[in-house]
Amino acid sequence: MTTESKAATASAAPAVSAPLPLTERQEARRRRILDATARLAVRGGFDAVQMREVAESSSVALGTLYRYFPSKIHLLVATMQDQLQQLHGTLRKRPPTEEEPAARVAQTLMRAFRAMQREPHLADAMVRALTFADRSVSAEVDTVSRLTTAIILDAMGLAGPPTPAQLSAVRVIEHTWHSALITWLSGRASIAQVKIDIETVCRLIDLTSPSTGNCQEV
Amino acid sequence: MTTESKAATASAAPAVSAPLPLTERQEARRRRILDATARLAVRGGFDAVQMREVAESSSVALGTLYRYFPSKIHLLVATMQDQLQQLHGTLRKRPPTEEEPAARVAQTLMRAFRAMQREPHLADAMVRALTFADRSVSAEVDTVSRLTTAIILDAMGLAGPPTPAQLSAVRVIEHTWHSALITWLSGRASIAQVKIDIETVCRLIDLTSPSTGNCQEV
DNA sequence: ACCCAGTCTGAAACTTGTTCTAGATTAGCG
DNA sequence: CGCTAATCTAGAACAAGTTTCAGACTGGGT
Repeated sequence: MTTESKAATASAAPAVSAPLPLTERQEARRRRILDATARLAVRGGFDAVQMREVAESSSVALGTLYRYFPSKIHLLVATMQDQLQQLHGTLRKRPPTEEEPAARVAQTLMRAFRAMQREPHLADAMVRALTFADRSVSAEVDTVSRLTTAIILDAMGLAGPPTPAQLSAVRVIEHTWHSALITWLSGRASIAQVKIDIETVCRLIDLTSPSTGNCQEV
Repeated sequence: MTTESKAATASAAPAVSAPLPLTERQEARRRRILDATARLAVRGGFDAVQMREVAESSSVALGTLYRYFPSKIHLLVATMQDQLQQLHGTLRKRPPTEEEPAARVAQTLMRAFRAMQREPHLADAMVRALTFADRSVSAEVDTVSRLTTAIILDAMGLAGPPTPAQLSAVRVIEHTWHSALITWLSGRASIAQVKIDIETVCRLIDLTSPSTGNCQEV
């Protein structure tokens, strides 16, 4: 039908930053792969996503799967990107209702958390991949990180651009978010505990708000 | 020479909480294994710690290695426990010099961070194992977590027992510590950035100090 | 219509974590 | 000392991620 050209040679992944011209069939393959991955992950988490199964399940040869995603970690991080994008869309449509930035961020993260609770195995696969990723995946992980940052900044509902202090706070919130998820996924923290941790770290935002009580004495 | 008894059947690991009566030779084997693991990790990080190599390098059969540590993750988490214990000892001898609790904690974590910078590969192996660990390792990971908490509380130099708010802050600090380490290890954050993140999150401690400026308005 | 470069497929091979087995050792005990 | 259960060893076997390769397929350029 269409053009099956030379694209997608080095890294077929980025899709956002540099959507190398993929033909329709290639785009379709990529999507089949990501969908199959999510499907398998929903069933049994990280371990259930087996490269041979993903390949078979998306009607693609194993070698092709590896051409699109150079490792299982790459594949799962790309899946996370995919899911985050959907989440970001959803959140844009229904922004947080709270007034204060800190509360808005906490509310948003709790929504995201609830989404993960709905598919804990999928969350497991994605989060484990994200934190296990080594340097060879840093570009992709960075994309995910930027997406997360964007979601949090969105939630804050700032008027102007964020201050450096605010960006620092957001970084720490992200750290806490990832790590808290991990403790929950590995059964070492309850849902309630994660909620508390999120609310605790969100107080950092208050410290950076120029209008409200910024009373550090450093 | 000594007694090689039936101990160490189920989990030969705990060593702290329930040091199942190991014979001297068993204790020696365990130590050889942990030392060999650290040696290999120092050279090449997570990937360089290969179970066959660890076994050979510590003069133990592969099956025996697996009897002592049921998986590579268990082994590396135990190694982390081991290293943390040493660190805790060192820190007790030279407590932080700062006055304010927040600064003391930041100083202590930066010391720990400097220790990791000295052996980044070892840090990589341990931290990756820690965050990749699944439920089957939660007991051991929990031990590590409690050790970390103890180190931070020590650093705060509190008079009485910590308040719930302080414990929450410590949890978030731990989250940030782990996650920041990961971003550094995977080359996505500079040393300076990690320092900033640590200092940022340590401000949470100020929020919990009953004497100093606790001015949240929530 | 033909050719070339780049893709995709199917299958085998290789690596490393993990499990299993049979036999040698060791240790607690009468 | 000799018995028995637990432990240790050596090595094969298995599982899943990753690599490799020969051959079929695709599509644009001539």
